[in-house]
Amino acid sequence: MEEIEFENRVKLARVEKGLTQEELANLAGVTRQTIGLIEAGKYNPTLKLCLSISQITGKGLDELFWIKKGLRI
Amino acid sequence: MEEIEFENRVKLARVEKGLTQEELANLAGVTRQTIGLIEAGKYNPTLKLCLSISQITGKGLDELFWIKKGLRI
DNA sequence: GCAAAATGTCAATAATATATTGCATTATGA
DNA sequence: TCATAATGCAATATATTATTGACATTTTGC
Repeated sequence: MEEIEFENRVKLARVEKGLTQEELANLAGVTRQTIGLIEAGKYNPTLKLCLSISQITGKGLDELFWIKKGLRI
Repeated sequence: MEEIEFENRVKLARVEKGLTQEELANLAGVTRQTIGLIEAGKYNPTLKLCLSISQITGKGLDELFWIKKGLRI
């Protein structure tokens, strides 16, 4: 029931492949805006899209996306 | 641009934890039907839900979900 | 410094994930 | 076998992802 937040390394993986947001978007079959919003952590993509990004960048899902650990002091 | 299909091992992971669909659903904060449909491969969950299931079952995203390899002969 | 490319962002709309309810079917255990 | 739990499934409603187009801002290379 906990409200989950997550972080991602999509931008790093994309840049390592020498791709622009638009190129990655085209390869993944989505729009540039969708990739931009995911990189900015502003929303919650579908699994299919995550798997596409994983395949294109050559990174595993767990390398790309993870639950944000609550930084309690 | 390729249309991606995927498979999952959610049911196995759930049963290994001794959970019913309803229990997993409650823990993940979704309905029983949503879990049932995911297990049946009938739809495409959001990343947040995948991460919840991953956390609850103690399995990595890559263990739970993968791209269906086209069985070309 | 300038031009072009890349990215951010907004608003409107479309597509689809998820909720809800209710009932049918299939396991499971006494 | 019987009662109950667990799962499947359908219809409809809602929430959120994703699209599209347009324009602003930032980066990058010359």
